[in-house]
Amino acid sequence: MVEDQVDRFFEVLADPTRRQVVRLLGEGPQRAGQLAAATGSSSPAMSRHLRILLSAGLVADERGSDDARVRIFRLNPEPVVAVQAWLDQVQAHWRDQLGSFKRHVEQKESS
Amino acid sequence: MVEDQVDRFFEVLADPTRRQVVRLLGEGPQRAGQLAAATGSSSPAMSRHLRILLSAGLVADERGSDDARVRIFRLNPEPVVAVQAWLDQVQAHWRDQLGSFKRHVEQKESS
DNA sequence: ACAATAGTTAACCAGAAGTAGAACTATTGC
DNA sequence: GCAATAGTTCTACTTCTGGTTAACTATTGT
Repeated sequence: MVEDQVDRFFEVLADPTRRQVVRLLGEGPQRAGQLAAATGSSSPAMSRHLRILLSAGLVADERGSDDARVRIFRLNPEPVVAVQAWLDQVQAHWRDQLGSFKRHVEQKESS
Repeated sequence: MVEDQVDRFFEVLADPTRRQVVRLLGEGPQRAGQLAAATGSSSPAMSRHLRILLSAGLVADERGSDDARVRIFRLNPEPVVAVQAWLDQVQAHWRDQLGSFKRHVEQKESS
């Protein structure tokens, strides 16, 4: 099921710091230390968040080409696409409802 | 900030049962009892989930017109639209990255 | 008035999740 | 080799969250 990926996505993005990381990585690949500093997290905390983001396939990592100590993270497209599809699906049913619901409300308010 | 709404959205949809409720309500308005039965939750548990969904503005409620005991819930469009916008924004930055990243990878692989 | 139904609220419990601090690994540079 | 840096892992500790049970409110129907 693709639903698993959606489930994992929401589970992972439940944490505000991880959402912030995703937002930051949206602007470009960054090092772990930079992310920790930007979010005001400690190194261990950020390390954990990144491991979780990795396990969910939301980000990918790469060793620094010049300095092998640094780890550079970047976003992974697939999961976001899956969630967008999920939201679109929920909304699709909705739009169908909206017509009848609108009529329902108008009918109610005109009484 | 609109970001607050997005934060709230993820916070609320972190729970699988609440995601299921949203999915169910996507197919049409339903009573609290029906949602409890469909998700295999107890009444108190569902009541809590619905209160949370309400407070986040994700759903709206209505009393049954024939039976005032029942409470009918339906989805609210605005929050989902906000989150879709958020995801679109993240993805937009991305697409810009993809070009340069692709070139970066190709350059690396050709060595 | 009384029993049954729909749902909410409150108190308590158990498990999960995030955090901080200390120790550890690997790499760089002098 | 040694100090410094980048990051990870481990071990508590704390907080948050969701579930259950029991009691309660409101409404319906007889």
